[in-house]
Amino acid sequence: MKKNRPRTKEKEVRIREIEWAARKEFYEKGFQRSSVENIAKKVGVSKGTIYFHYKNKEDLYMALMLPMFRKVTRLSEEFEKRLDANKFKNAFEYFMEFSNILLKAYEYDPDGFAVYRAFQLEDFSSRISKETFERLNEVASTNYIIARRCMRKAINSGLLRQIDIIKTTDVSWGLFLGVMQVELDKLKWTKKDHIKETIAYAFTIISQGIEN
Amino acid sequence: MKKNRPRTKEKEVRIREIEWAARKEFYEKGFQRSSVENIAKKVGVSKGTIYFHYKNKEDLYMALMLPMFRKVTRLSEEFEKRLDANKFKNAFEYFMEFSNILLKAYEYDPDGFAVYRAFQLEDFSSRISKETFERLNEVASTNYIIARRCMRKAINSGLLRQIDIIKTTDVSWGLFLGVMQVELDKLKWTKKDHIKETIAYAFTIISQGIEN
Amino acid sequence: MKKNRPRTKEKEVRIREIEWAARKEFYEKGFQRSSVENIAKKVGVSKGTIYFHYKNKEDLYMALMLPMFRKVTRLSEEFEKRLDANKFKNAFEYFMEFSNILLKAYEYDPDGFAVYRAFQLEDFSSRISKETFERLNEVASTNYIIARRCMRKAINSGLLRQIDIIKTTDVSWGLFLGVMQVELDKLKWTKKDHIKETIAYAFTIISQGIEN
Amino acid sequence: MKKNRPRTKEKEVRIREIEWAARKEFYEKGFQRSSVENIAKKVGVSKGTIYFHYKNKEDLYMALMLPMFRKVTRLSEEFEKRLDANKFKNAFEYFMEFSNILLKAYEYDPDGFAVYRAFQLEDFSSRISKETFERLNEVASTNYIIARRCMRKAINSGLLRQIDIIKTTDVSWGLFLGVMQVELDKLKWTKKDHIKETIAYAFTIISQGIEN
DNA sequence: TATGAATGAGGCTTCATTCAT
DNA sequence: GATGAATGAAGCCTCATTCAT
Repeated sequence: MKKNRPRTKEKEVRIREIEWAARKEFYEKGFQRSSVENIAKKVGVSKGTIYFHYKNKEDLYMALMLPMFRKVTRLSEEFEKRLDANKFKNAFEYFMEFSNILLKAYEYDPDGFAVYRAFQLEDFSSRISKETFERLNEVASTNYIIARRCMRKAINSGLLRQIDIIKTTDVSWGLFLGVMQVELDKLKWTKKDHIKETIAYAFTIISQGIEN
Repeated sequence: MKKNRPRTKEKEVRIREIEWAARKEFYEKGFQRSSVENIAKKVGVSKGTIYFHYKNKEDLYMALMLPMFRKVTRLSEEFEKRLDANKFKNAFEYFMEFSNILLKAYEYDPDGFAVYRAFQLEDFSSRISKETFERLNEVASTNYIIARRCMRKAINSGLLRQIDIIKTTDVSWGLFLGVMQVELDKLKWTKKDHIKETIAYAFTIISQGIEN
Repeated sequence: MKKNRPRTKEKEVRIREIEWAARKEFYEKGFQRSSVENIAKKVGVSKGTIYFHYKNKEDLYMALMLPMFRKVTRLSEEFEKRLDANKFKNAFEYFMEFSNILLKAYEYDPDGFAVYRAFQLEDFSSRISKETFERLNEVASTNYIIARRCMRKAINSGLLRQIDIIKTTDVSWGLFLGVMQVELDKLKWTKKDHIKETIAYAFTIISQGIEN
Repeated sequence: MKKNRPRTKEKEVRIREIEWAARKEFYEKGFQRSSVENIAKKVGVSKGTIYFHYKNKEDLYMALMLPMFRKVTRLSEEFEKRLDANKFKNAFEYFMEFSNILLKAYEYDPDGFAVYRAFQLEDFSSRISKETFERLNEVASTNYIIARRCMRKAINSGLLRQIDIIKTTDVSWGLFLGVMQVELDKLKWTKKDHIKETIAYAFTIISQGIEN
């Protein structure tokens, strides 16, 4: 009855292929509009194969973002160590390094980052299950917590002046995401990548504003 | 079965009703997950009626964003007039007023704004027609152009120091969108609205950074 | 884009058509193995049409059985009235009339009856939702209650001897269902319909056993 | 990842394990909703192993019912011997012993019995192959034939009065299955098992009816 | 013997859109 | 102008079965 034979590959290889394709798809279209069918086609496997490796569409989606988040966590921890070791001479260095965390995470996995941005726009009434939503938010908030803790230390050590930690963290994070958003939008039209320099520029201004 | 409400309302009233309902729906769920069916139900008309007034779903979607964009255009023009009349004493005033444009547009039509953010995610190659997309982008870019022109004037008049106009406009816009995003995200979880104050804080820092 | 125009019919007509086809399908295959696709094909409409008229597969399934159950309820009520009016002379008449309730319900809607038998074999872990399951069981138990009440009255009036009401009701109901099952099975192979006579025979024996 | 249990068990042990698991699964969910995957998981082997030992899902399914059917055959043969040896004094004893055959078969393998009831629902034109179906029916009809033969002997020997053999066999079988069904249904809701006593009660009535 | 990755057909359901009335 | 029945293309997901290893 069945004629088409399975074309087996090593699990890890297959998974890499799938995630590569999924990244493209989710990045281009966001969660809702992406289809498992399309992803499967991109990889050149059947839909069933996707469901063999991932519980469902959400599961795959999550798998794409987590590594990037964990990268941010790792980089943040390094950042904190250098901060503790008084490696930063002034606000400028502090913010440049801080923006570097995000920039490196972006370079480490640009599509994962994009997928995350898409995720942010999904809302509660989304078909994304609450658990999935909260699982990711939990990881995200870990990074948030580290960022705030670092800023507190920087203030205590006199590196930064007395600023509102919560607001400033929000602004830093928002600045990064927003500028990224704007530059990625432009990238689509102009094909010119100004991401790194614009981010650097943005944080230069911020640091000057805060040193002031 | 038959609802005993007048079947023939003034066209405008009907249209207002539809757009009101559509706004709610699109805001809650985003474009993809919103259904014409639901919108029709909210208004209390049949789907056919929606299709009588709008060519299709995206046509309706577009109609929701344009007023907000036009509001930005109007506010930007006023801003430019005041700039021309030397109403701003320093960078701080300049940026606070600039952020006010977006903030007012947001207050004028928070849902329209939200709808716009959701729109950003949509894929160009998707079912949203190129024309539709470009129509919107045209209005958006008008606003962009005014923003840059103003900044040029502000530099020429010595209000701002010599800065990279393109980058700074991008950063301003990105800062606004990004902080907005972050605060709306937090709003979902904490139910506390810090949008205005965080935006104000963000632009204060920016202006200090640029005055510096 | 869309070329195939809807072929509208009166709602009731369409519903009758759908239920006719669904009855055949569910009767032949039971709930699990029946497909909405097949039902739609049998009617000659698209799957969407089915979902326009019914919330989902279960909803349609339920709609098929309820009329038959209600028929049983109506017939049982008539039966009770005749019992109250002392129309039955002996156990034999009592049981023949009782079996007639079910037989008439079967003749009124043979497929509905068959569908019910199939339903009985579905179990808790079925994809049938608990609500659906309980909604039907509620209707079913109404009939059960009437049956027991009648038997109590018949004993009190001396029509039947002192028997265990619960057990005897169970046995009557079981006898009917079981014999029906056996005869329907045979019908499939032999194409000969002995249902009525075998049921009559069965209840004759029962009544003799109870008169004894 | 690798479970450290022996991979090469005696074939019989392996088969016993598989059938044990399959029985549980089929009993809980019926044929359609049971999955080979689940059965394999329950045993702790891979799906491939199942397919090594059984041609396909229905083959496995069949294998579960045969022992129970054979048990009925054995019990029926014993019954016939006792009948030949004039061990039964009256209709009552005859029917009680007859019902005992089925009851014992049920006790011998309640799940196998349940599986059989589920089997009855399956459609012949379905994926269950004709051979498979007929193989089972052959065994089943053997039992049917013995039952009829016994009844003929009982009539000839004066144990039972002149009754319609075919109908009475159908009724006996139907009574058993139907009451079983009803009691299993009630068991689901009340958790009280009245199967044996209700069956006994049912056949008592029948025997009284026939003695009469 | 055993594994498990892979297939592909099929199932339920949603929904933008059309069109006869 | 308005209705609502109908369409059909997608979309997510399941699962019996196969086969290279």
